[in-house]
Amino acid sequence: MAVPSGPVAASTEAERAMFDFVDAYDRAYETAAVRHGLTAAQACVLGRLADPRGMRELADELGCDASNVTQIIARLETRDLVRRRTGPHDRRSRQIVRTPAGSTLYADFEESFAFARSAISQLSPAEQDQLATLLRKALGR
Amino acid sequence: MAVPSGPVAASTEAERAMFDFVDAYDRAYETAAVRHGLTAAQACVLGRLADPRGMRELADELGCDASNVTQIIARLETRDLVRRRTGPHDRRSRQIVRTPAGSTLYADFEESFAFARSAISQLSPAEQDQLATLLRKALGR
DNA sequence: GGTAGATGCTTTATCCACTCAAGCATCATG
DNA sequence: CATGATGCTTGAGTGGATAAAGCATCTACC
Repeated sequence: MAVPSGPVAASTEAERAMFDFVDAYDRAYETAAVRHGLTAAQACVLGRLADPRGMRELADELGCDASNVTQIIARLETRDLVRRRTGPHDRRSRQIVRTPAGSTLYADFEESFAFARSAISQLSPAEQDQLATLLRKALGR
Repeated sequence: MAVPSGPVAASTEAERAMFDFVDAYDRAYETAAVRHGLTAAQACVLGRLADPRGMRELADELGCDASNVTQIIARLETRDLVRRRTGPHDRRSRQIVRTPAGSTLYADFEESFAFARSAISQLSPAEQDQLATLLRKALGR
């Protein structure tokens, strides 16, 4: 199952709409990743490597165990999408760097992940602002 | 990693807001599931069993292989959250039924999945309508 | 300066989700 | 009744995720 969300008995129309939207987003993300020979997790990690990052940093951002990141990075590394280099100041630490191949692949992935773009394109500029504002407000930010 | 989504280089503020929202939703769903001793996939399946359903039906809804559903249901069954009974008209088919324990657990899960409710509660009724409308429109529906 | 504990990452074991290929039972059709 | 389609399960294999243990290095303190 690509999608963690499920049909909670959404009591209001707004809740249902939220659910459907999240569901569609997740499926589209997964699909775009698979189209490029990536898993969702791999695409997600690749996307965070616009600049070099440490393992700890990645693990914290993803909210998962460091050993999990170790494995995901290892798989990406065997495909030359990513390189591990020892940190400059602390030899325990690793700097994860996206290779050119990794950057290209990620750019392709992003290009093909049309969901967000196409969702946006359904809305007028004013509606886009409204949506962004409402989502932020709903998030309490 | 609980969250399939990643920080696509969202070009617009609306895209960023969408991403953050989906990310938060997914994390909250996963967290609520774990709190009840469920995985996200299990919670998702349990949620679809308000009424009895066949395996094929579930697999189609989830967009995954039937054998995957077989396994998820098997795990739920060993915990007595679900029961498998042979279909009335076709003895090959199975009707999956939530047990009382399953229904109770799912109700608890749903109750504790406060994300959607709390997101909604940040908005006025008019804003809720607006959001629902915008999300539907963004989905092209 | 050397030891103790903290930190950064990896390894190993284990579980679950997921897919694919086979297989079994049953149904529907000729 | 045989043939093929359908509904589900089994088995093998991959990957994501956690937990526990380990290794290397750094930091602080005596």
